[in-house]
Amino acid sequence: MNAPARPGRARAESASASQEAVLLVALNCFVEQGFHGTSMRDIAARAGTSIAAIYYHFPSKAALLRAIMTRVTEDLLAVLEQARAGIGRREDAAALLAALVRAYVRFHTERREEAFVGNSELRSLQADDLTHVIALRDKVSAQFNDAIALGLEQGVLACDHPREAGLAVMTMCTAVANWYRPGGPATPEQIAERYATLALAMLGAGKS
Amino acid sequence: MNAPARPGRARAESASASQEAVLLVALNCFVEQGFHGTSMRDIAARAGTSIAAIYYHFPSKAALLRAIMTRVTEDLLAVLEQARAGIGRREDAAALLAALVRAYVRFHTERREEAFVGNSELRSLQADDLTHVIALRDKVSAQFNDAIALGLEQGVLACDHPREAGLAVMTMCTAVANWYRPGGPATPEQIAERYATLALAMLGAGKS
DNA sequence: CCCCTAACTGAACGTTCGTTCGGTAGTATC
DNA sequence: GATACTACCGAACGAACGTTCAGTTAGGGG
Repeated sequence: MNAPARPGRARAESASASQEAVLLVALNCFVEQGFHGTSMRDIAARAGTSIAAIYYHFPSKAALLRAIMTRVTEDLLAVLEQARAGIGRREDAAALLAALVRAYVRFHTERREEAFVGNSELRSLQADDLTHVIALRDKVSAQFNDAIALGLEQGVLACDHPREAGLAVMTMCTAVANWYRPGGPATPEQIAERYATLALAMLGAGKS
Repeated sequence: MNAPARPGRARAESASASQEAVLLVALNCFVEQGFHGTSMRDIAARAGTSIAAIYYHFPSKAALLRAIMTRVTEDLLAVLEQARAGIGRREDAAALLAALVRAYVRFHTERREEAFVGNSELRSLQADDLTHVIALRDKVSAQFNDAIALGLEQGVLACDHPREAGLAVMTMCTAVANWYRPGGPATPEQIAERYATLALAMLGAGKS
């Protein structure tokens, strides 16, 4: 019928080196020119293969974007859940929020290209892919908003208008992927630490 | 020779109603589908005119983007310079920074579609247009960074790593254009005020 | 040695793209 | 009432687009 091992579908369990290479080139193209500004010919040329070779591994151009976006969003959520799990029961919600910010910022520096595409190409996703990614992103937001709500309950955070504060924290951290460049004046760890401090200051940690 | 009054060129001094209508439709299309995801046929269809009618007013698709982006960036800079001019000599750099944040956030709510395109379609600009817009954006950044530097000098602001703090303030305010929707739970004025408070808290206003 | 399959290739398919062109209705000017 | 100019229109142009397809190569069983 169709391709024997359905190579385009088998993403979770087996991703061949060729598939990863194509995905990496596609990512670079999407970062530089955007999804709609990138042609399959661009990707094939930069990958040093033919257009048909890409179609052997992926069923469509949209599938390239889906693979990139679902992976980066799933990984981001996993990183945040790991950060939350790493917080002991002794520590308060301010420590939790700082850990979330640190993990989030580190992710956006270490995987800035994927994160950048993940944030800028939402509107290029097909409807069903978008639904999935949005659901994941909602869980990401919930991590931050829950931590803030908990901190207000505990009295370790203090801010009027937690909605705006949460948005401010998340968006300023997301934007790190827009300006960060490897080899810049600060390391990812330094930036993460500084952003955690900024976030805590903005949320009124250690005030009352 | 060419079109008599060079209508496509005359942007600053005279913009006809037709030109503005096309520009508005193009803006909506760019917001929803991106520059490369929008075709001239999309714009013509939504504007209720022909493709050729657009080409009568603008020399190319790129000119539509240029017109939108240069205008919004110039206006943003003007708004910030006005905000700075509105600060009396009695007031300190913290008040200046708060005024900048308020003006910047208000701009990004009231003109969120233009601001959104202005931030997301930089890479779709032609090289020479990009140079112009980047120069304007540098002046915008300088407004914030100068205010922060002045505040540190005066001792009314206190933060280690002003570079990251400045980036954090600007990016969180820029992102307002991504999530704000008219008719949301808070008015532009409220959001602007809250963001000014958040920025001052992040920059350690009134600490030492 | 033959066959099967994975992993491609080159050439095309039909469609859509940005752009151009010849023509025209309406209005103002002389 | 001829001329000029503005503001368009429908139809077409060549190029580029995403995608497909028949064919080919390399390598491992049987």
